[in-house]
Amino acid sequence: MKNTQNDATDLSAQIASKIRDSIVEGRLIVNERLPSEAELSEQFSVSRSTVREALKRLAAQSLIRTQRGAFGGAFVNKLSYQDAYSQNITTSTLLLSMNDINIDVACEARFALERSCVPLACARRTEEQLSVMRRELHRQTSPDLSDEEWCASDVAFHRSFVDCAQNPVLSYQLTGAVEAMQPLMNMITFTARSRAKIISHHAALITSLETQDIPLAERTLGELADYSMQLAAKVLAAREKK
Amino acid sequence: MKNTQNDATDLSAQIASKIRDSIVEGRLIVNERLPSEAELSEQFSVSRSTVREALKRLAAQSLIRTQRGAFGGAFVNKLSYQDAYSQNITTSTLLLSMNDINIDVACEARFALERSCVPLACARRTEEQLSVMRRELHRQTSPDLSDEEWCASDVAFHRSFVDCAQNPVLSYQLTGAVEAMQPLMNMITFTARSRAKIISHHAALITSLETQDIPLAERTLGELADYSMQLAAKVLAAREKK
DNA sequence: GAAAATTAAATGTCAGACTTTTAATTGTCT
DNA sequence: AGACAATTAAAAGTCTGACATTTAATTTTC
Repeated sequence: MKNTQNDATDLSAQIASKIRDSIVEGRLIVNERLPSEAELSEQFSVSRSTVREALKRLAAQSLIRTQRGAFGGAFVNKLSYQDAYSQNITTSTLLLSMNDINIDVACEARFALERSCVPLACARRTEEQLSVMRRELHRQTSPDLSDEEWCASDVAFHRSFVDCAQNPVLSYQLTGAVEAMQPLMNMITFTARSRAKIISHHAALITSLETQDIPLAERTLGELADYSMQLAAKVLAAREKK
Repeated sequence: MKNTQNDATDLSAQIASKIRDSIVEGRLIVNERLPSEAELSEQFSVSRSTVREALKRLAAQSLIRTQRGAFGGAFVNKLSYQDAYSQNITTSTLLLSMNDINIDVACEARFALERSCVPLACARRTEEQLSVMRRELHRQTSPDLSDEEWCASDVAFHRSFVDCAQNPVLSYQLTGAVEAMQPLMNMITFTARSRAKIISHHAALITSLETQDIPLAERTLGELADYSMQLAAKVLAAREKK
């Protein structure tokens, strides 16, 4: 594998790139200590500030962590699920908000992806996860919920659904899809009527998990997708008029 | 929404965090120019080097880009699919390689996710995408392919499969799952026999797209998942013995 | 032997100078 | 007037050297 970036970019980017490759390709392993900033600046024949900028770049990607003090330094970081989650969410959110994504495309993707959890979720769902879903469902029945709170509860509900599959890699890959939809959905005003409809779908989803009814779960997700797109279309049409 | 990080971290991280929030929450919009480094250092009452370290952090996440020269500066970057792709791949790859993920868990997730593309892919596949898949299939029949080349071709094949769904958001979310598997699969030695078996599955997958046969595609993906896990289990068992 | 003081090695921060790049402006020639 | 060249100013990129802060090991003291 070649270096990711090696062109006419600035020195700190080049150095970050070299170190990054060392980590990705395994020449530097988890918890290994990098040379000190002073040593690195000698190795690469640049000033300490340039090295520091390179290290900050890597820190921003959670590739390294730094410790101050004697015997401190920069260490190759073990990327935790938590770190990976939040990076995935940031990237997905920005991708959707900045590229004027058709909301139908986003909905289609989201529910297609959630559908991939159905067989595993039906087989493995635990009582704990079901109770989270029931709790969120109950919260959603409260009429004095703001649109934003409603959307947050919706996200929590679907995250728990995804977690039912008991596959952390699957959960990780789906976080972006589920969470990044929230800002898009926040733009929609949910009437009491539309909330009731979604709640009934959510209830059906819980039932399908309880009874391990795969076809019901898949059908319900499809209906939720269709209904979400309908709502979004209405909002867009109304905005068009104005 | 609160600041992502505001604790006892260093100044450059705090400043990066503040600017990041401004971007994510839309107070700074795409292509808007940030104040110059000198101005920022005054605003935040820190030195220019500290500001620079903060900006490098944001640049590492593709949140900003910088231009030198008069009328240059730091600009809010429009996150392209390409940037999002490569970040997703880096993160997913490291997550899998650093967390001693059970290979079965990774395979399960990958094929569950690919399964989510099946209905859309069958409905929308273009001749162009099919021909990419046929080309990779043909390459895979070449017996003098190294294991690494074989895996690379496998990834290209599956990427093209995912792209058949014609949904860029779906493709983006799946890149990580498909690409990050490559290093894991690289550890497996593929015999001529096992390659032949996989090739026949790939051929079936192409056929299912050509004939828009959803059940066949889903069944084939399931078989591929099972067979991948079998191969991985054999490798692990052999390594155990040694 | 335990607590306190010291020390050394790191990162974190700062100030200031110099270099390079780049686009706008100004000047000059035809 | 218009095209081309020289100038200029603003900004990021780089370097140097100093000082502050943190932290763990070491040494000293009681």
